Amino acid sequence: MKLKQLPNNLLGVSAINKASQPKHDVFQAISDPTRRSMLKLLADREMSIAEIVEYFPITRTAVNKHLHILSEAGLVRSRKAGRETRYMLIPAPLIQIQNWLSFFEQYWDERLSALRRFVEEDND
Amino acid sequence: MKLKQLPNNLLGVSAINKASQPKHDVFQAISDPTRRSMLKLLADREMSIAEIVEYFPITRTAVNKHLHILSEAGLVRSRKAGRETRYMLIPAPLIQIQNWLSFFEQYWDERLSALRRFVEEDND
DNA sequence: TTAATATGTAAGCGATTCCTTAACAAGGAG
DNA sequence: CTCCTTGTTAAGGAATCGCTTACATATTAA
Repeated sequence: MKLKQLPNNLLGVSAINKASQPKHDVFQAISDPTRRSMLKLLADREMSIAEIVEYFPITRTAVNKHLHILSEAGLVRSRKAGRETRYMLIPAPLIQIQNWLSFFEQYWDERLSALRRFVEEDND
Repeated sequence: MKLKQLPNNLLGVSAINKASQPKHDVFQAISDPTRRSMLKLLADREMSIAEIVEYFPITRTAVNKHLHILSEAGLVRSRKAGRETRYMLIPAPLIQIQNWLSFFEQYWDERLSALRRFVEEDND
């Protein structure tokens, strides 16, 4: 991954930096349907583990581990609030997926990409 | 522990009915970096297994299995040509990823889209 | 303080993943 | 024909995954 001398604190998110290699990356994190559902859940509002558990047929421990994996991927951040730990969505790392996908956009529809190239040439 | 009887599609958890589905979906297929590289390889042209093997430090058998997984996810199609089996990219299923990502776009703010302009490409 | 609530972690279990070697089938070149 | 290449499958090993129960810790309520 090449980065153009990006001001480090543009987002306050250092999870994008690959220098530190967490065991779980974003692609792995979203490969599990339960974790994908959790991300959608947390999109609305931050939630405690006890709240999240209500939405899934698994134990609190399992939910905890899923959140830990999401956290390693930088997709979630935790915050202690009394005896609760509340989790919130951090969508930033999803850009890695988006970016990877963008490579293939030109192959989705040959005619469409031909049109796009034509328009872009027109803009230049 | 009580479970809220949640409507099946509220969270997009319809992936729970696994009984009839192929074993590997698109999210799982692209969770492996080797498979992501293979897809990029095949974007240029169709290739035989023997050709693909040259690009990875794994055996023919391992490459074969990766391609089988990609095929189950619909991302690749095979074609017999003499004693070779040539594989070509089918990018269409990647739309499923794109669709899932689009849900989160509303949560990307200004600074995030600024970041996207700085990020160039993953070295997958 | 005592009890109830909320979370974290260790240990373990069965399934899956990624890879290997070995064996086998079949097309193409000599 | 024989030899070489190409692909597939079987069997298995090491590691990881997803989940559980059991236990430990920390905060709040009564």
